[in-house]
Amino acid sequence: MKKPLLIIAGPTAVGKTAVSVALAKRLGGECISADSIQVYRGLDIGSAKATVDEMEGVAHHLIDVMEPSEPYDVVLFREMAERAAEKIYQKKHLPILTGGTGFYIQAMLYAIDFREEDTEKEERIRQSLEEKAREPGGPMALYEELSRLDPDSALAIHPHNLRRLIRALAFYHLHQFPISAHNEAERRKKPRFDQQFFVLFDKRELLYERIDKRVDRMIAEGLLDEAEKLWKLGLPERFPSMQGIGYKELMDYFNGKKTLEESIALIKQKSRNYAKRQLTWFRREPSAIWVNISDYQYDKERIAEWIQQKCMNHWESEGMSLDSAKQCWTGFPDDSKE
RNA sequence: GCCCAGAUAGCUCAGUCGGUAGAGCAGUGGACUGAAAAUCCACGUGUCACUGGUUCGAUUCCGGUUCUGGGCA
Repeated sequence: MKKPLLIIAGPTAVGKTAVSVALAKRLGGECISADSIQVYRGLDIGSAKATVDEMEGVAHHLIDVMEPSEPYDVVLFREMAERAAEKIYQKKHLPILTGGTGFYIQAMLYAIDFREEDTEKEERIRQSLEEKAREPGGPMALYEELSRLDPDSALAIHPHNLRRLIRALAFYHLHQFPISAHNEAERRKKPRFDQQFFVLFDKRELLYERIDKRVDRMIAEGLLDEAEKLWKLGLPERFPSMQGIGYKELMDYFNGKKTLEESIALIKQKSRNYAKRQLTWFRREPSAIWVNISDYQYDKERIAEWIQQKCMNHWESEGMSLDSAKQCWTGFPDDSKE
């Protein structure tokens, strides 16, 4: 029997955090953050990380568990998120996966296997491929190599998409096996949770307005100081912690390459672009239930109430119910039975 | 008031040695299986400011008008 999982997704600035906290309190839940930037300590304002006040006593996992100098990726996310979920189940609580990183949510929901890899060897292969890519005509040569070794991947990957091109080649050299075949098998997997997957959204125009205002608020709340601290660490650009919108744009300002006004305008721009990409991602998820937040007057409690109702109806029909007095679930699939 | 420069896609601008026009950005849609807040792809008809003239034909050349910069008074 699958275990219940509540997922609250949506584009940036739509209000996922507030709704998740409200739901955690109603359903006896704990939040797991599906976010590639909020894991980092010190990246608080720019990542719109929930403050202690905003958490309202609800437990949050996978926030502040990495240093900016440490790498973080889907595989790490999946390991940590699953461990967190196990702990939550043991307490008979409901895990609430909250975040905007669709790839992470998908990896956990479908238990995508990325294959055990010798990271050192992978790194070596990757570096030599990157070197090759830098030579004149290099990307073309890599693409031809991929066409030879893994024609299906070559068909699926655009020659300009160096990132994925290199990954596909590295995978082949590492496993002597085409990544396309591996992915094909992974793609057939069914969700391993009894999930209730909600995507919060709003009219595009209004969402963009909210994003712009939130960036101004971040600046007012001290994003500059925060970004300057990160800048002083002098980490390479390719580090995941250096790719957060709101931080990377300010690096150019600290390096004297852009004015503050230009950087702030760019942060707004990139945030809007990102929100659009997030929505594209979520549209692919067949089980997603889309929630137009304007239908509930943007009131987190009203949104939470509707989602709660939907969840209770569903899980009660599966034989689970919430002991409201103890805020614990009964009828949960037990760990020992697995 | 005079002189100079400009007026072309939502924005910044290119261009047409006269045959009604194109980039970047924005926007929209899409892809994504170990960097994902990453990476990549597709989509461009707009009174070429207005108005006369020359011309088979003007956004392009010439005149005038309006507006916007800058300079001189």
